[in-house]
Amino acid sequence: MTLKVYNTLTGEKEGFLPLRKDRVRMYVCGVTVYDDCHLGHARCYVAFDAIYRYLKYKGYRVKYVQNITDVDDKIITRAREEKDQGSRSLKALVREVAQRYTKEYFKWMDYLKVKRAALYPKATEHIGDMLKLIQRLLDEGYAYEVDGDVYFDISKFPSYGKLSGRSIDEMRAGARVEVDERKKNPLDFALWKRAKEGEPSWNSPWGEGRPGWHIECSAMSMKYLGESFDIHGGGEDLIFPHHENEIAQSESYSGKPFVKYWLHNGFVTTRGEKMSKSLGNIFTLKELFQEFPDPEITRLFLLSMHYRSPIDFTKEKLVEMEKHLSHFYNLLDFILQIVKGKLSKRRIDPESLSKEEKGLYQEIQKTDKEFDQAMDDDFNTARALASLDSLVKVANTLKDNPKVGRNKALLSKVYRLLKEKGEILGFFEGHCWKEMIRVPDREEIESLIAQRDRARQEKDWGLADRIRSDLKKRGIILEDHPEGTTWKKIKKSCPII
RNA sequence: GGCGGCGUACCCAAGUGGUUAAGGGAGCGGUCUGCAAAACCGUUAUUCAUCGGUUCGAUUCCGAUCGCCGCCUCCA
Repeated sequence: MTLKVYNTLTGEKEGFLPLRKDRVRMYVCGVTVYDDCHLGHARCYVAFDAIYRYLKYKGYRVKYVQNITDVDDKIITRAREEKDQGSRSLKALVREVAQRYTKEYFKWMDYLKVKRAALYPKATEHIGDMLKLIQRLLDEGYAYEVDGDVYFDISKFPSYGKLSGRSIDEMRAGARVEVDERKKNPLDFALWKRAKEGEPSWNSPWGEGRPGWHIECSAMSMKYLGESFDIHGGGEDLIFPHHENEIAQSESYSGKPFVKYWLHNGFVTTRGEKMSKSLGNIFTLKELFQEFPDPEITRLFLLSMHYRSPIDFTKEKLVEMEKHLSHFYNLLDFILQIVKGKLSKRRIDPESLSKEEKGLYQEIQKTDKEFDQAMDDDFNTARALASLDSLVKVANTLKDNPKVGRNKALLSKVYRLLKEKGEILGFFEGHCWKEMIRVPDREEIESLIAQRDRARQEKDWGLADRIRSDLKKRGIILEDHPEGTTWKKIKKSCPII
């Protein structure tokens, strides 16, 4: 089966063929560390996390790099706002703000089970690489200097606009930018900005200053992944101008195609409008986890839709996701308790199965195939998830049927498949029997359940119901089955808030 | 103004040029159960914004119209 990806550059789904066999080099634009993480960030990094995981699952060796923008206007603005309390310099505060929000970023992404990239290069640690790049662009006439600012001259890059599908003329006509008279073309963008009083700055051949935003991604991606690499991703708002500019700089610099596949994720909206600071409709991850502490609920919400579609956020949807997620867990819990925590390793001979068992066996094969087919189709996580639903359905239909319910080998196979596919999307990680066994009050819970069972046998419903409701208050939900009572624990709060 | 995307049941959301238009949530009816929980069964789009065109055949391709959204300014 071959993987197909939608490439913003060509506007088409293309067969995925990395530049080097079996190896994938992937860069995703990271965060500017100046404020709390919100759902929009989660959407982007969860989407690319699923992509990253799937590529590895397909057998590629993936080198994943994500930058951290730790110097820029917004960080400086933020530092200025915090300035009055202390006597520390603006420079020190900029550093502190950047460090604080970098830490926050990792905290939330880790909690969301986003796998770490191989490298997180920081802009401030790569100024030298950027200077080298800018110098060459100047030397070769792709850039020009005005009063300590350096601009890229887009007229020197004929294919400018190829990513966003616009022509320079169109853009000039519709430009809403204030025209800077010093620029040759209104669309020329800064490679280097002359320092302003008190702001962080570095020495350069054009005087004290700091890098423009776009140059850091060119410098760092090429440094760690080479002048041509496979995947470059980010939010769709970055298509223009950020990624367009990266292409112009990088290709002018190297003379080679910069990136083979450009991937962009759609936005999170609330009530149909883009989540943004100016509209004040942002949900931070902290707010979200306070109410919905299980990170998999948020992941399910984000991955229930295709990564390129816009996704509208409401709390009601998270409630739905919570229920949907519990369907998986109910089955996983059930299987685990039926096999008493020990999955069967016995090989299954399809010929020896009963008709019912065979039905489930075939469903397992089908799900295995369909999940991968969905993911191969431009990482269609929505469809992939739906394939798991149908396995759960068939397994549930048969689980109370003694002919199937007792087949531990078969149920173990269902469990393993769900875990294997779930892992690609970052699900069911909080659920392996070792972890369940480790619930600190497990023995006490199980002895209470045994006590309740005796009460039920004696038809002492009052006592039985009291035990059940006491446990419920502790977040333990009981389920009675013909084989006995199973239980599960509900996550009640987010441990890192 | 330019460029791009979207419009599928009560809600969310996949999808395909042609036998029954996935899946999830919700509702209703039922099964199971001491009760619950979980789960299962049945049911809720003769139809895919509207109008035309191409075609033997379109929800899927093309065009127009209406509505919504994004980018063109920092933004995941």
